[in-house]
Amino acid sequence: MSTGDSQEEAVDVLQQLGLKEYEAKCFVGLSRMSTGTAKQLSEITDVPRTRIYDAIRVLEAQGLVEVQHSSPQRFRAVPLSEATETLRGQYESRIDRLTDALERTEKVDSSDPSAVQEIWAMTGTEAIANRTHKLVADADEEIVLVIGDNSLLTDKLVSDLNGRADEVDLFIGTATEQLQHRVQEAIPDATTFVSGLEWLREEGTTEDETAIGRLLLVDRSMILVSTLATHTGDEHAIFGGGFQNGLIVISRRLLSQGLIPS
Amino acid sequence: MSTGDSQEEAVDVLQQLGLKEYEAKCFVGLSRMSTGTAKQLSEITDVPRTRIYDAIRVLEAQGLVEVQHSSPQRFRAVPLSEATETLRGQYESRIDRLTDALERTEKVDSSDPSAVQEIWAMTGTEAIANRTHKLVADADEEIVLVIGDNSLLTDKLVSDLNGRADEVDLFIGTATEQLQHRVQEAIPDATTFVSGLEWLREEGTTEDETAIGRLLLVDRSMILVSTLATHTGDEHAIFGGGFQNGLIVISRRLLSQGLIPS
DNA sequence: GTGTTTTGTGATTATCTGAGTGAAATTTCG
DNA sequence: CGAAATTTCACTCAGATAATCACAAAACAC
Repeated sequence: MSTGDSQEEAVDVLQQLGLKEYEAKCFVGLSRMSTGTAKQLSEITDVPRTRIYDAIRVLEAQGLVEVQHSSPQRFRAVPLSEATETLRGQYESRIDRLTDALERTEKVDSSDPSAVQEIWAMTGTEAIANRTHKLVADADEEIVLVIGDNSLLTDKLVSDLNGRADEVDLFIGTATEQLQHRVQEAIPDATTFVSGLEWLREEGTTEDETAIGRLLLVDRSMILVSTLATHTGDEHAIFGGGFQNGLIVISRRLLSQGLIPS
Repeated sequence: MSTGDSQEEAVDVLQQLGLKEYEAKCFVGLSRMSTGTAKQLSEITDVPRTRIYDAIRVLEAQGLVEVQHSSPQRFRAVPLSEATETLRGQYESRIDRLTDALERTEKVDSSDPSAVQEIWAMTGTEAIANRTHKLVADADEEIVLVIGDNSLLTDKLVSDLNGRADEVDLFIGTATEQLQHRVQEAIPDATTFVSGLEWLREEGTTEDETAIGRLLLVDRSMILVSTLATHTGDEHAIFGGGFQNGLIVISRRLLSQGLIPS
């Protein structure tokens, strides 16, 4: 079947969005026909016919399908645009409730002791990108950024950097000359360079090869380094802040390795 | 405990957003302290200490917490703004994938037979509001809208109606004179009136009293009527379209009941 | 160093949710 | 009225998740 994969993917995504298997299958099935009865639906979704009704009821309560109360009942999926709008509404209201509830929550002071050598790890391109944006936004004087993979040079990142260009010094390194030119055009105020990224390239078994993803140095006091698993695209980062002078050592080492020009 | 409810609500919402109980509790717990160890977390969240690690790993993979790989490990929640940004990103990408997949899906023609008397039901204020917006946007000549409860007169609805004011005739009815004045100010081009909404007020057992929510008549060819459960706020709607002349009967009846002025 | 506490991993059991199935009640139609 | 389809309901089974325990490794106190 040519569109079988698409269907499975749609069902998958709907389950990630919180629907049960039957509910997801029913919605996808209904999206394929203008209108349908329980029997028809059961045939193209291989959801047991006797369970169609439960699933539809939940979907109706979520505003994703309409029901014609005749005999036999007929079902119909809400137009996709309306459905996504409804789902978005759910999401927004949840975020709002979460924010409210968390703010009302009383904090407990864990009298954080000697915060000397703070190195934190995080995972996931999305989260790391967010953290990158925040660091860029909070920079006071200088941003040194090395991009290891051009997939990480998003539009948002470019515009964020341009937004800071007249307040802080920008140094942006890339893996290749082509990418350097692109960056130079996109962010004219930045000083760009090509970095010797062979540094730190780890070749494990051919299975888990990792390349350097980003290297971000903000005001010489915070650093973020991420690695990209070349096969899965998973991104892992370590992030350090609150150094008093430790990073000077690292900076010097990076300089000496030719990763950052003087 | 004064903020106990808030905490439970936060945990609840996080679970609705797809986290497991332990994960949600850990995130909320971490949000209450700047930084914490597994033991501290276990104490304030009553998640078994030995399960903290699993939960944190999942949270880290989702970009919701950072881990300091020392001994003992220390955990820290990502700032709320970053967390919601990350969650939003997940949501957006899921919606995109869903849209793509559904569009790629092959439709099956269910040669919809005699579509005579089509009455559909839907549930949920969110979904009904979306449908209302769509009907308003698609109107050609005339919109008759009766608002039974002022909570339904949202800003978006007002602006949508104003957007159509010079293309279609607007008749807007309300339950009270105060509300009528508000509407008249907000939508100056509309003809407003106070409607006798005692019509159709059903008093069941004191448990399930329902009031009329909205009544929308578009181009005399589509109708949407909703009821509001006064205690829970649940909104149920029936929606009819594709009539050739059936609605003329209904319109006449509504007129004769004084619900709509001539 | 040694004994004790804390930390982290893994295995195991109990509980709950959801998928899958069939019986029974209801309706439709000949 | 009887047969077929529709719809609801109750039940089983499997997999996921919560909860507990056992144990090794590390950190700490003395």
